Order: sequence, then C-alpha cells, then structure tokens
Amino acid sequence: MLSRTGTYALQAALHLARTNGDGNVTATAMADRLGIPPTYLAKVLHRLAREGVMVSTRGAGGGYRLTARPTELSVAAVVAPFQELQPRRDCLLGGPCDLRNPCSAHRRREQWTAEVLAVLERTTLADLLADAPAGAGLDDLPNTETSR
Amino acid sequence: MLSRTGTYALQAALHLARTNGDGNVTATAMADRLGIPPTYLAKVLHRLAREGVMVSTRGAGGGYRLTARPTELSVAAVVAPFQELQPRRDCLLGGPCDLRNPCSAHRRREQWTAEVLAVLERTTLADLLADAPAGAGLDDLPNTETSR
DNA sequence: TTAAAATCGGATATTAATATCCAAATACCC
DNA sequence: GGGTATTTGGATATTAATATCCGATTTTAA
Repeated sequence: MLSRTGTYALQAALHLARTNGDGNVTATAMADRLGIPPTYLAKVLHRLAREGVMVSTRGAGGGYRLTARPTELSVAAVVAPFQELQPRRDCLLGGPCDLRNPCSAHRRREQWTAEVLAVLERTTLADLLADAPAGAGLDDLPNTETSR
Repeated sequence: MLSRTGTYALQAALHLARTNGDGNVTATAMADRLGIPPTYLAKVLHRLAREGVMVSTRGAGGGYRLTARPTELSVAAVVAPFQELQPRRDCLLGGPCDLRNPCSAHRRREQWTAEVLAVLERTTLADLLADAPAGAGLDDLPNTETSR
C-alpha cells in the first residue's frame, strides 16, 4: 500500500515522535535504529524538512525534530511527498472525458480515492503510538455504513 | 494510488464489462481502444485469466471475457494480482514485534490497511460504469487539502 | 489440410525507484 | 580560529517495474 520510501518516512517520523524530549535525533542514529540504508534515509529526511514536516539543525548536536505535535501530524502528510495520493487525470474508459463533464467511472474513482485519502488523513502519528481507545471512531472491521 | 499495471487491468476489465454481449474481445482491440502497449497488455490479460478474473479463447474469433458479472467483480479482485494490498509484516517502530504480541503501530496499520482494502472491495465494476445514486453512502467529499 | 487468428511465454530493452558514494557547506565546541 | 559532527546535494550504481520483441502453440475457418 505504501511505497518503501513512504514507509521509511513514516518510520522516521514515528521515531521522532517517540523520542521527543530528547532533543535532536541524527539521521544516522535513526537509520541505525530502524535498519534503513543511512544515505538513503538522509535524502528522505532532507525532503521531509523541505516539505515542512521536520526541521533540521546541522553541526555538532544537530539532527531532526518534528515541526508539529504527533497528534497534529497525519500519515498522509508524512507520506505525501513520496507517493501520488491523488487519482490520475485521464479516464479509465477509452474516451476523452473532460473534467467538467466527467464520466461515471471518473467520478467514482475520485470518490474512492478520496475515501482512501481520508483514512490516511485522520490517522495521526499519535494514533499509531498509543493504543486506540475502544470505540474511538473506528470499531473493528470496517463495515460499509459508517454512520456519523 | 493504483500502480500503472493495476490501472491497465482495471481499464481492460471495465472495457469487457461494457462490451459484454458482443462476444469475445481481442487483446489488440483493447490495447488499441485504450491506448495501452499491446504486448504488455497481453501479459496483463494472461495473468488475469490465470487468476480467474477473465477467461480466454484462442484461435479465430477468440479473445477475452469476464468470468463474472460486473456487479460481482470488485476493483480489489481485478487489481490484486498486480499490487500488494496487505500490510507488510515488519514493524514500523524499530523493535522486533511479534504477530502474537503486536505493538500499537502494528495493529493500527493493519486497521487502516483493512479500511482501504474494504473500499476497494466494495467498489464493483458496475459501480464504476453506472452513475452512483445520489446520496448512496458517501456524502461530503473529505476536504482535499491539496498541498502542492 | 492448410492458413490465418489469436494466445502463450521466454528473452531482452527501457525506464523509474531505490540505494550508495563522496565532496562539500554549515554549525557547534573547545 | 581549528577541529569535529552533522546536514546538504550532486553523481552514480543497483534493483524493480514497465515495455518490447519474437517465436511457439493452439484453435477456428475456409
């Protein structure tokens, strides 16, 4: 579901979310802890910093920190720079199908893509770290009608 | 969201769902109509036939047909042979986290992966072809904060 | 029976994603 | 200011996904 690079980003963000008060965390430390190729993770982190998810300090004692609380950071935000989350523009059926007058398949695809995105947006880093409280939005296996 | 190959599979299945009564549809005809590399689509179709989604007849007048009604075929079923839909086994946090005693992140990820899979499973080919009835399950589009 | 239509499947080319290497640039500490 | 720890970023290698090529096999039609 997630690309490998996207997963790396998520792992790093989660690691930062856990070791929060301990100050900056260096890229190599994270790579070491998480078993990710160090030089590759470095680039992922760099991108995340440019994208505003993290902030980097260099020099001795430097490293990375999150720019927001774990409760405010969604999986979608962390993963977005590395994966296409929006549906493609072109039509699933053969015909040229305008955005103004989209065919049914077009609309339906946008619909379920939006649903998937919504799942990723409402899942925060904090959710992943703390056990989900019983009966908080998602009960067990998603039944079709989530009435709310 | 969908891989390119997965999208090809979906496009082909939709095409078959539309031109149902017209008998077999040849691989080259589909590739031609949908603008997909013919030899590549051939392999995708072959795989779909092996997987039981379609059935192929060869020789003159041959081609492909769906094995089930469009109302019975889900996007997940069509796309599954070409994409990993299940979450990975390894843990998002550093530690070795057993399946018997999964960490919170482990469980949470399985949760939202299942949600995503559910969306793909309850969307059928027929859904994509016919207009969605107004007010059927999905209301307001989850505000797409397009950060691009 | 012959020829044409179409799938089947292996070998290979191309392209994109992932991973590595190395030389800077920057900031801290003494 | 010198030395060390760290990010930054370009160039390059490796691997996986996508695409092409071509011959073999099966089946129908004439």
